[in-house]
Amino acid sequence: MQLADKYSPELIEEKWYNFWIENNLFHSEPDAREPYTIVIPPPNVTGMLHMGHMLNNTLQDVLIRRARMQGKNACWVPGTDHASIATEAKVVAKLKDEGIDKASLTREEFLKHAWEWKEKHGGIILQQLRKLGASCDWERTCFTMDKERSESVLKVFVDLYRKGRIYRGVRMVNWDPSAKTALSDEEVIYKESQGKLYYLRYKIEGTEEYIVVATTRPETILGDTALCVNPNDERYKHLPADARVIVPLVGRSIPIIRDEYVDLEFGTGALKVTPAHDVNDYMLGEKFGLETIDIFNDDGTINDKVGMYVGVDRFECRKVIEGDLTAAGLMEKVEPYTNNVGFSERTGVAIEPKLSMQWFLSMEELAKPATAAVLEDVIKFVPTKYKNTYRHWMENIKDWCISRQLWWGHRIPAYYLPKGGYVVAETIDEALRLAQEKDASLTLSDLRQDEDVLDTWFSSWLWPISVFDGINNPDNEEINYYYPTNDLVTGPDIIFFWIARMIMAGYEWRQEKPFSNVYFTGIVRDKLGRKMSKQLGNSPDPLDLIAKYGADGMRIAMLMSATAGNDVMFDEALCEQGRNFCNKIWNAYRLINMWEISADVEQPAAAREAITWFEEVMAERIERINHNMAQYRISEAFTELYRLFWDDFSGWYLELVKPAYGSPADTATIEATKHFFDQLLRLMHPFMPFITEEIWQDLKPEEGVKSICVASEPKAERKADEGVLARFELAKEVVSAIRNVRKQRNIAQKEALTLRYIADENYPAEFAATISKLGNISAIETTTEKDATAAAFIVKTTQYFIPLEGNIDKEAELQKLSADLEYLEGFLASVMKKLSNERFVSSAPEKVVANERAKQADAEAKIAAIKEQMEALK
RNA sequence: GGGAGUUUAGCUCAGCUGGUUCAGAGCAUCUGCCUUACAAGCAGAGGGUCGGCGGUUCGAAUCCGUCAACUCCCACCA
Repeated sequence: MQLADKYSPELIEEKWYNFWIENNLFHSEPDAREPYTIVIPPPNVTGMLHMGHMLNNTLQDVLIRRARMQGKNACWVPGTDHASIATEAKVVAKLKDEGIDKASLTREEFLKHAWEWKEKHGGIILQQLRKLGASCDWERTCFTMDKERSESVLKVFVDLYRKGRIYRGVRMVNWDPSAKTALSDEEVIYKESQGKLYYLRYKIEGTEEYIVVATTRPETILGDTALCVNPNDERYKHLPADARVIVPLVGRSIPIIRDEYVDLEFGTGALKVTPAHDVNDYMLGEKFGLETIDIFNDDGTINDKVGMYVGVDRFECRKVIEGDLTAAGLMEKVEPYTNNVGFSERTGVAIEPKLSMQWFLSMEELAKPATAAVLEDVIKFVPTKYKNTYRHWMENIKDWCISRQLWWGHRIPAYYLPKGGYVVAETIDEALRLAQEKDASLTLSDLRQDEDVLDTWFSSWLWPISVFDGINNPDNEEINYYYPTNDLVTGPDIIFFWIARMIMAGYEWRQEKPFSNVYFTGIVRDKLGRKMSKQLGNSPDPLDLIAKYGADGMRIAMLMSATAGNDVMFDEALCEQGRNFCNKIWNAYRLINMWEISADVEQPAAAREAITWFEEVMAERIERINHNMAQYRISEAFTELYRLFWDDFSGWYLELVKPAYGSPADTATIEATKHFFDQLLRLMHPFMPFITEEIWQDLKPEEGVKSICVASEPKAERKADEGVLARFELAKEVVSAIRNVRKQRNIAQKEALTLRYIADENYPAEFAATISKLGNISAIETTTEKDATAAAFIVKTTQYFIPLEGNIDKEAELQKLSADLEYLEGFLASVMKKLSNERFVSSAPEKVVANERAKQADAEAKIAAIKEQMEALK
């Protein structure tokens, strides 16, 4: 093949992706091989690919491709999440743009719009993943609201209900006035907000006295049903037990209650109690049997219960009331105040604590086996620090509010009966049967299904099971084969939402863990350390980056700086580095591809040496890469590869085997080089699938294997020979030293030099041709004499000379030598200090002591050599 | 308020069991090279008292204590 001098990813990526798909290489069916399974963290069905997805899916693809090449039956199940709130919000917004108000639609009409939207925008994100090279088994694509998954959800709901774990009740919940639904505690994000602390005057009934109450939410006075002080508070001890106060503006008379809950230090020590709109007030209300007055409509405007400010939005009302209170002389003062306010994770609006009827799942029993699994490392967290976070949450787990007042989602399978009560069943027919057990006269039309849907996570938590239909058909071949899955790659931000709950579901319905390892990624930040976000506009479009640098370049950028659990400081320069690496590989292939081959040429010594050495390098590196991968040090494994290819293979090996310009290469060298190239491509393929496939297909090293995707991963067949590696290192040092000599004296590389050395055991004789070729040395000779007219250097203990016919600066040489001498003497002194310390010699391991002795010997030999050279110069 | 983590070169980070390779890598910088694979490259160079202090040890970037700065999670006093 004729190759362009630059690698152009855009020309080949689509071609190979289609090739992989056409050949069905990513599809998995149960067979006799060991399974290796990953389920994708399902992105929102209407979402777009962002940098977080790139990181996450690159890592998953590396793992799955590697497993595939290791001969495992690799199965990566893709899919999307219906994302109840987020999707519904998008649909509502889209309808609004079209002038349609959600409230004017029936449930069925709205769902029709929602499904249309889903068909149109859903799954775009999965298409985008293909650009990255994700080797998902697309035939298995699932959606949390498709038939099997929906049935699974209902089945699980009914099961839990029958087990008595699901109950319905009025509780204080987190209300999102924008989405008009309840949220779980995990969906509320607390942020520090600048607000005000208002001091309101509550007139004590029958006196002219006031009690001043500090509050951040004066609008809730409409719902005040008591005032609370601490019983130990001296300031209020004089008040009679049955004292009452008048709610400002409202005029309602409310009792003063006494409870130690009230903090004496805060504000004035007096607390207004609004049981309908504050969690703590709610508890006080329960305790003291207070009336609860819910003053808000579902959208956060004031309702007509009190008859004031009706229809005014809660924040607007706060301003108006502030003015009215001040005007009425009921405002003592206003102070700036910073407090924590909860916001909806999805819609971003301030959460309103609200009493409402919801469905809850009791978590205590579910949590037990799930907690143990992680603490006992049955499921391993990488990095382990998240075990703590997990344990803390699990041990303090609260019941899960699973109902949402939305339409997009799995509708709760509870059916209300005309005369009260309800039945829970997977289907309406089953519900009718149950209903008829209570009242035989009931018909279908008497049943009224609950209006609410289930929390999105109530379907996601089944994902590793439900994608193999293991809820509906618990003994099917697939679930038995693929479950438990192997690795889960996801962010720590959903450890409670998703990971913890999947583990619970796994033990509840499979009596087994859902996965063996959880690899936590970090957040992708910009180079200033800011979280990438739409609002900041600091998030590049990953598809643009892929277009610019290639998918492989992009993947490398993600891998370079991604260590488990650490945030990624993303910098476009990393993509550039990735692209450059691809280009390096490309050009290395161009080089060997353009060699002429001749069977008549004998193998040059340098090539033979290079091959001997590189075999050991491969053996050593493969082991290091495996070691790193086994510990999920994926970026380190990649760095090993990067350096192996760039430094060792391109920088040293290829330079050594490269035939002189115009001359052909011998067969043995070509064979060996192609073999190494093949091995390197296989090693790199999981990380950079496209370029490796492109070159591998051209190299065609293995007949009958369709793609590098399914070629076998190179194995380290034996331990590397440390001696060979060490001696080659010495040869490299000699070459570097020669290059330095040239550089210092401005001797061109073209000009061949002679090298002399005083033979000793540290001269790397087996790599003499290496030194000659890369140093451009015309002759290597031994000598016994110091040559004052030559440039001299020492590698380890061996003295080398490059005769320059007096073309040397004696003073400069002497200066350099004495600097070296000084350093070595200092070094020797530190070694001697250790060795003369009896406690070191007696308590340190023998190996360490032996090492120090070797250092001593080396240093002494070197010092002697330097002194000799200095003598010679003088 | 409770907990966890981080702090190593200008930047991003490795450093795994305390001891050759322990002070590293990549990027950036500087110097010299358009050397027939690659200037998206090659050959070199400089740069860090490992956040501070104290301790354990023959020996500490590494273990312990403490202080400081930053980050995150949990809790939610109106």
